[in-house]
Amino acid sequence: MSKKSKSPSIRDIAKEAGVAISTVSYVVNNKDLVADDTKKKVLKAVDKLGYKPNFIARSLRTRKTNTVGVIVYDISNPFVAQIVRGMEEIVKTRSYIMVLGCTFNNASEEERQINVMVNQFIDGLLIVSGSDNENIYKKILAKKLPLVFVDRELEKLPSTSIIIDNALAMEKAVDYLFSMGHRQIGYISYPMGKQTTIKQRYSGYVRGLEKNNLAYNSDYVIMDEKFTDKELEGKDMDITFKLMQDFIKTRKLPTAFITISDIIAYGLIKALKDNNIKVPDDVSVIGFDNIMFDDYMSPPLTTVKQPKKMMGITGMNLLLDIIEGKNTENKRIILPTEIIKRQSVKSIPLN
Amino acid sequence: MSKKSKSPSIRDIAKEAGVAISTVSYVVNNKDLVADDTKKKVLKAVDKLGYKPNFIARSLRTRKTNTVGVIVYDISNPFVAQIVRGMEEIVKTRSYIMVLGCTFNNASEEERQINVMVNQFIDGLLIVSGSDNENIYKKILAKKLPLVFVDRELEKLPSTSIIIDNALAMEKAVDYLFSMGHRQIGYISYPMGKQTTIKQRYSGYVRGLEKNNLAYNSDYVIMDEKFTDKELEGKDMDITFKLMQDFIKTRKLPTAFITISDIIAYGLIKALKDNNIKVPDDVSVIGFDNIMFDDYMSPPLTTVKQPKKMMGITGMNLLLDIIEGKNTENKRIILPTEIIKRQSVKSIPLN
DNA sequence: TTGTAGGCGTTATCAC
DNA sequence: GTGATAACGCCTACAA
Repeated sequence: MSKKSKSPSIRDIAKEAGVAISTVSYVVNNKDLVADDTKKKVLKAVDKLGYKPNFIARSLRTRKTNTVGVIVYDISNPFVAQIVRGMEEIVKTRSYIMVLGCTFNNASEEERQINVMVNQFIDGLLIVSGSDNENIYKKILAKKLPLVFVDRELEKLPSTSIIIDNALAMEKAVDYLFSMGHRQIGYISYPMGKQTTIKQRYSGYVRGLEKNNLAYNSDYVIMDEKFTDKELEGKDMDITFKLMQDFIKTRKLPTAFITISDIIAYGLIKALKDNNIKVPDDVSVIGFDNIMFDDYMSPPLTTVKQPKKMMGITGMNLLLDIIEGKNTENKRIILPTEIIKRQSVKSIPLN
Repeated sequence: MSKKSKSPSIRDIAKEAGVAISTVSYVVNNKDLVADDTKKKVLKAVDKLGYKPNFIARSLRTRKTNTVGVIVYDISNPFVAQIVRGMEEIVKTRSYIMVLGCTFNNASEEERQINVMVNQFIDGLLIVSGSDNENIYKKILAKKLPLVFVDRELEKLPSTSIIIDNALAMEKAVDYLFSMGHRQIGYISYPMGKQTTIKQRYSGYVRGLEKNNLAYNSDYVIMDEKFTDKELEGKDMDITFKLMQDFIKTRKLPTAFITISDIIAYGLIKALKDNNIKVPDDVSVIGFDNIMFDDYMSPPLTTVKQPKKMMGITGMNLLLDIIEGKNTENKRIILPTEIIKRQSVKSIPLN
């Protein structure tokens, strides 16, 4: 097998055009220092030999790779995929390159990936994941590497984040259910590790209850460790389904459930249906995220919409701004949420 | 704001340990040429200064980046996301880095991305997309850059591909429907551009019809240009839904539909339901891909399973093998499919 | 406006 | 076993 054919270097162009190396560099980098006809000669040579500046060499010299790292917990999760899609859009238009890694919320895997990327390689890092270990991020911060979190934020360290007001979103969900006549409102969530979003949502749920003078009933609240079992990557739907199968048989049901993700809501609804409990006639369900399948479920899922793509877009733009020195503060950008009313919530006549 | 703190270079380590640069290099790269106590000294210095070899410099020198490019048409498509997830798994275990780009089946965007990546930057390329323009790939092939297609293959050029037998899969779908008593079998697909998968599936559909002595009825076949409208990125479900709304009102329906993706099946089913046509009682539907939501639809979707994650795993392993020189032939790996029987297909009693 | 030369951090090829 | 040194391809003072 023949070798990869070697591409022409800046030297070859200089020789071909009969000019100095630096002249070629100026032309290639659009520095307006070169006489027009010299420029033409150079461009002709570039074209003839098909010269492309060597990305690696340039990076070594400039200490800039035009590459950003994106670390997510699971790219096959529709919520995440949508965020990444937004990021990709920006990366593309601003001519950066995006490196992707999945961690499945495994802290050591996250650390490994961050180390690989950070190691004099990426210009900035975007994290849509959340290990329980803030020490990992401390190192990045210490290196002054641009770092932006999406759908996460740090508790103790100052951080740049694109988030929604998770507590408020949940509070509004409770309000909505309350306004529809529900007085027994259940809650299904991952257990509370150090993920701020999960904690905030829970506090929003509790706050919503209090605000509407509803008693907190632990029978109605499920926050099971199984959700975060490392062996069960990306199987949230199936886990919820199984979990709820048990739950339904052993406990009293509320008239409505709030879930922290549409995926969990899907699992819940299936379990409910399988036990001949009608949604929304017997039990109402409200999801979170507004992923693209909600409209196609039976019943179509009422949910709290997160501006997923916009979160990706905003996060990536902010990161690139920071990289380019346009923006250096520890911003905390809060994007709006909205309850999308479909058919999985039914109003209960008051009596 | 202070500058990014500069990391120590191999030179710093050499100085600290009182040895030559090359010695440090040997130690760092595990070349067994160094005396044990010299090694210890070096390692100590490495540890003390927190030295990490500079990835970029190394790449410049070795002409290897340990980076592979992955080009997909849409990361937010669950089928694609699952493939990418498989790839990510392998990338991780074989210590490569993965760069991702989405093209939305836009040929010029695909070309742009390929150019960016190929430009002396990636060690190999994995494509899960398919422009109509084989010229783009010719260039890559000419450069001898390792290139693997997943769920695609080239028509005129020899290529390395991980695919399923699309024609056979569709033929089996027809067989299955026939065995369930269906004699009017419709087909919903993207229009046939140059994508081999789409063509092959269609030919499988036709073959299945012939094999079972069923007449081809163009009234039952929908292959609309709207599916590939560039403006409608990733909206297959909604497009199908609208398309079928019209279709249902104007044409006679078959007793069963085969679709080329689960996503399209979802759109179809919703349109059917909205028009009070029951699935599967009035019309059966069979999807393609077996994405993770199938089980949660009403009715759960019968579908042709593609081994998505395995396609990603196999493709990435093959690509890395080629990069590492373990494997250089133009392989064409065909992975098996399987009909997953759920509840969207009903048997029709023969009369 | 153009040319020269030094250096980015490695690895690889030689000597010693 | 170890050390010096020349690339890799580019950018950028600085000199001319």
